[in-house]
Amino acid sequence: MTNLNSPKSCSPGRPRGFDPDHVLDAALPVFWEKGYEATSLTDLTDAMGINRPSLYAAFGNKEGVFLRVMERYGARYLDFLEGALAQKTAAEVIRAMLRGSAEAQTEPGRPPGCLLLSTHLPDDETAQSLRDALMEQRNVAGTALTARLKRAAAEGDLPADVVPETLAGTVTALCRGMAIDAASGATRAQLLEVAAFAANALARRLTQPPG
Amino acid sequence: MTNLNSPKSCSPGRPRGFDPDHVLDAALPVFWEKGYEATSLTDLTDAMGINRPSLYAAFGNKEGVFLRVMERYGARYLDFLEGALAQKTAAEVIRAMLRGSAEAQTEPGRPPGCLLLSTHLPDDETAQSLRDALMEQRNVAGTALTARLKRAAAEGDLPADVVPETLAGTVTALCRGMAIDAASGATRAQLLEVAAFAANALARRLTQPPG
DNA sequence: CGCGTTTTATACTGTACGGTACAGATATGC
DNA sequence: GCATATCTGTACCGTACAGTATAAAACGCG
Repeated sequence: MTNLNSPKSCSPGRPRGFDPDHVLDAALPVFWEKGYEATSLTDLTDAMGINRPSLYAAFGNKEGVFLRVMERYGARYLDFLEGALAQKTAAEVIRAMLRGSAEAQTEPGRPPGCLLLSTHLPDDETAQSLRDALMEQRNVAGTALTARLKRAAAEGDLPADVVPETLAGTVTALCRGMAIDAASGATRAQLLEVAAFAANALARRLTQPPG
Repeated sequence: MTNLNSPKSCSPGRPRGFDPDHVLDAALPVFWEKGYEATSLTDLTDAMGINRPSLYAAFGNKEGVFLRVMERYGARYLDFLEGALAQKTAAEVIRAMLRGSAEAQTEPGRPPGCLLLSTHLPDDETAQSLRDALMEQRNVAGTALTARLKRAAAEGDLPADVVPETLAGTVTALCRGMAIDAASGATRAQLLEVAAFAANALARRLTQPPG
């Protein structure tokens, strides 16, 4: 531990033969397609091109790999969220979110659907922390959208009889439903039609007086 | 095979010590909670109160049990569909379907969510027939709703610029999204609020001229 | 009763799993 | 160049799984 002040020379010994981020990118589609439980360590090591002990040394265990993969997934494939929340009106936020969700779930060259939803965890007690982390990731979009809609309500951009939580829950439910449909084989065109129709209906609801 | 004409006396030998339908009802919540893959034969036999060879003799294998369980699930827990499709107007059909879905997915004393969605199948080739059966069951509601909405369009109950398939896709996406939320811990009250709001927004869309 | 037939119950087989021990390989620091 | 520390590869361990052989038990029928 004497060479910690040396920035370039890392720890002595044989250097790691792979880039952790790179092999995590290789593990991502495996989890995405098969889910957490159904993905075996052999599936992972085959896809990542590393050996089992290397995986354990670098990430601890399968759960550690998945947690890191989830981080990368959120950062890379749910980035449309940021742009959607930056729209000027609530109706435009919702339209961008539904459209972006439909596109993200049917991106060519990527597994259809959503990693966070295709993952079915064991009800084992040992997976509780994993379950918590997964739920937290799943709720990111909903809480962010709720906060954005509350801001819209404060700005007078939302009818008084529309509860931000309920509207956000409706939009996220649509996104999750579309994700399931995508994983079941729905085409991008079908999902975009649904997203546009739902955005249209919700936009009308937001621009009309309560009745 | 000589006693087939005798209606009362079934096959000779020791009679079966359990009622197949009854043990299937015991297996249903296990699959519902854990999903198909995560449910082991030991889980099933424990819940059903029968031995492993009895299970194989009666249902063939785990896949056979699940297929029978799916039938019972559709008949017993998705029965709100029939009533919803019988409503007089398209808006009422949609409202009843969303409401019934929210209620069915949060029925007290039953696992939350939807058996057909909490089931994540292995991508093995051997499960292809199971996958087909599952997709067919999943699509039952969507195809029935599409047909009902086409009838509504023919009756002038739907605006001309609303495509029945798209509207049905929106409703089923909402139902599936709510099912995921229910399985993740959403309360019945939350889901009913979302269902009512979405039904309200869609109803307005159906009663207004195209714009 | 006793025979044939079917269902039970226990124990087993082969396979795949998550995780690890151990030895060989490859780098740094003196 | 030599000791040391880390990583890689293979082979392995205990466990749990789906599915099955085998024998005992329970019934109808003669």
